[in-house]
Amino acid sequence: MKVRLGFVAMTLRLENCSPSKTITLKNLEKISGYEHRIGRLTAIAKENLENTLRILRANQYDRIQVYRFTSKLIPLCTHPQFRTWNYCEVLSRELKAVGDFVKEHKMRVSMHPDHFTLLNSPNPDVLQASILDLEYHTNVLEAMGLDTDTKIVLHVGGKYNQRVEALERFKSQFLHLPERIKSRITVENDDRSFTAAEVLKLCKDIKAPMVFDLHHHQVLHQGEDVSDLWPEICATWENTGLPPKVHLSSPRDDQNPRYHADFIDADAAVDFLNIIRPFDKDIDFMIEAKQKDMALIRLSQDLKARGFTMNGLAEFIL
DNA sequence: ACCTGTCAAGTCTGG
DNA sequence: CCAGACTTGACAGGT
Repeated sequence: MKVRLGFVAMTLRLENCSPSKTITLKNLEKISGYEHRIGRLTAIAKENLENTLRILRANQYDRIQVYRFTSKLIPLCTHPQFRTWNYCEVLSRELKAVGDFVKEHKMRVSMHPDHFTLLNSPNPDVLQASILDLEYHTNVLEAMGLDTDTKIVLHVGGKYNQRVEALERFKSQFLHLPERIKSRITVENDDRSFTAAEVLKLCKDIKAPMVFDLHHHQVLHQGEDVSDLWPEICATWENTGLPPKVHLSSPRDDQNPRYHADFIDADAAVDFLNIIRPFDKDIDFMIEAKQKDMALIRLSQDLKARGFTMNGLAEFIL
């Protein structure tokens, strides 16, 4: 089985290469005239897309196949004030360049909306904003020319004091989404509301692939063994032709177990790999650490030092 | 060059 | 009912 390592959004291997540059509304308002404001936003988005392409090129050089785009590629585009901005058209060349590179090098990319995108909110305004945000993510991926293999990772959302109802509401609100959004969504277990076992059941019901977050599972669970969950998690990916995705991070310390550490605890990663090894399924290991791709490189070295067979910096064969 | 308060967006807890 | 925590990255203004 193959284990491919990937990382999220920002690189520390390149200088001045933020793909998430933004501008606050307050500062944008200092620019007079709608057209000038849109011009500024467009310039920032172009810079973000150029830097994203630089990151992908560096990844290609290092043979890192797995990467998550930042959600901040196009600043403020879902703000009510800029609802009519046709960013995909204005940025079509830049978006397509990114998508073409991804396809040319057979990379697997994804997106993960921020924590205020809550498909299960009982508040219609929050739901509406969440749908608009999902639409934005979908628009961008479509403009890149990436098909529904390029997934959008979501959490279930809040508990709202009624966890069962909150789960049900996710289901019904999910089912009402347009197909082009629905077909991209994968759901991840979180560390305060919904366990891996609950998300697994949800994913089976709505026929969406499940992203397994190992650290979240360690923080929030009801004693389920990973080895019991794993085959069923893999089954949710069966029709996609994609390797199941696992999120990997380590707690900063005992006081802040939910806070992401700078690097990945290789022993925890190895324990997990040993548990899933008998099932012999390829996975994508998405590293969520403060030190971003530097954490990937360190984990890679640590795995190599523990005797795992390496095929390039970011691929291991078990 | 470095430090600090602020930022569009939500939820949850504790007072 | 409201303030603060949670948590994340980056801007922008100040030194």
